[in-house]
Amino acid sequence: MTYPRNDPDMDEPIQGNQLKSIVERIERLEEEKKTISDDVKEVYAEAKGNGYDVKILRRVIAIRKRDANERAEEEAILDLYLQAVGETA
Amino acid sequence: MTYPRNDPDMDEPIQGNQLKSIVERIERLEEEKKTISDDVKEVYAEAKGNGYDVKILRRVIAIRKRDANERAEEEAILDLYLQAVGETA
Amino acid sequence: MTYPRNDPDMDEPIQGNQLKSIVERIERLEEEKKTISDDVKEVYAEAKGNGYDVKILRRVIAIRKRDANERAEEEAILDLYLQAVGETA
Amino acid sequence: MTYPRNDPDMDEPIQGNQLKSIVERIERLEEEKKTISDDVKEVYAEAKGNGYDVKILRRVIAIRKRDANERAEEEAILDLYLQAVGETA
DNA sequence: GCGCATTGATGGCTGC
DNA sequence: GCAGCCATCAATGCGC
Repeated sequence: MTYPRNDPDMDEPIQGNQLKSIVERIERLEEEKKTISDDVKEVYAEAKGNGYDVKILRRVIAIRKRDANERAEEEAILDLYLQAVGETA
Repeated sequence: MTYPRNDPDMDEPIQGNQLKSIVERIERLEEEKKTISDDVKEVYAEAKGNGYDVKILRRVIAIRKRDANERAEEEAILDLYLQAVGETA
Repeated sequence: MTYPRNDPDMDEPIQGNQLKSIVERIERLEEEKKTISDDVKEVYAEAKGNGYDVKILRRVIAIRKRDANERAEEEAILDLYLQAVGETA
Repeated sequence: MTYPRNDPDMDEPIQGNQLKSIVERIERLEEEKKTISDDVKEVYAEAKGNGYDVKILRRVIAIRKRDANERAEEEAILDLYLQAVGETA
């Protein structure tokens, strides 16, 4: 295992604080993610309550996302081909 | 946020709008989730840049999360026991 | 951890043999997979030697695979919709 | 299996066939890989049906693989040392 | 040595 | 309510 800024003269507490800060930032972000995931579930549940077929709804979302990804993919391929023929993308 | 109940007599276009609203809300939330996920990656990348071992860092996060879950679990069991013996939790 | 056929009267060596057999079958299959993976790498290397752009080649393969998956996906969705409107698929 | 060298003067359609051949060979190999992967899943499923803990089973496989790699690694180092002291490996 | 691509693991959702 | 399935996410390995 390696340690950051392996400098004997360095103030030690700062390293500890830095690590602590990193961990806390990540944990905070993960909490936010969870909150949003829960919101998504809520929306689906509500939709279900309004008579929508959740399974199909999920498919709709997935398809729209896939289409968006495809567009991005096509752009990437185009760039690749342009590079391959010596054009600047 | 409130929503109209699922009324078969309702004007159909409105339902269309409702569906559209649902899809857009979900997609919006998913985008937010992605933004946060990217933020998390950034923090890890930054930590790596500061010499931290990302793999181990992830373990730290995972362990703390597991411990938190376990504590919650223990609390729940404790509450159960307290209720079982007629105590108010 | 649970154990299979937790029967005290059972012949013990058979359990050991069964587990051994499982592990060996998996390891044998994994070896086969590795062989084939190496073959794939060889083909890419050869293609590269013939002047093909491997990165683009990989994209081609990926796109063809994606398209195949999409066709399957569309079939699945069609089935869903048919079911949703009460048709037998 | 042998292949014609990449000759710029070569008839172009043949190159097209060459590309096609490459793609088909790769796709064929990928299919084989998938077949074997499915076989592996089957074995795990069967093991599960016999009461084995799949998660642990996977660990067993992983550990044995790691150990095998380590042994190979040690052999390689040994060979290096033997060569370094003028011994034939 | 880094980034990418594949592969494996985990957790959530659906159907029985 | 649980098992199987699927989708997401992390980890390993490969190539540049």
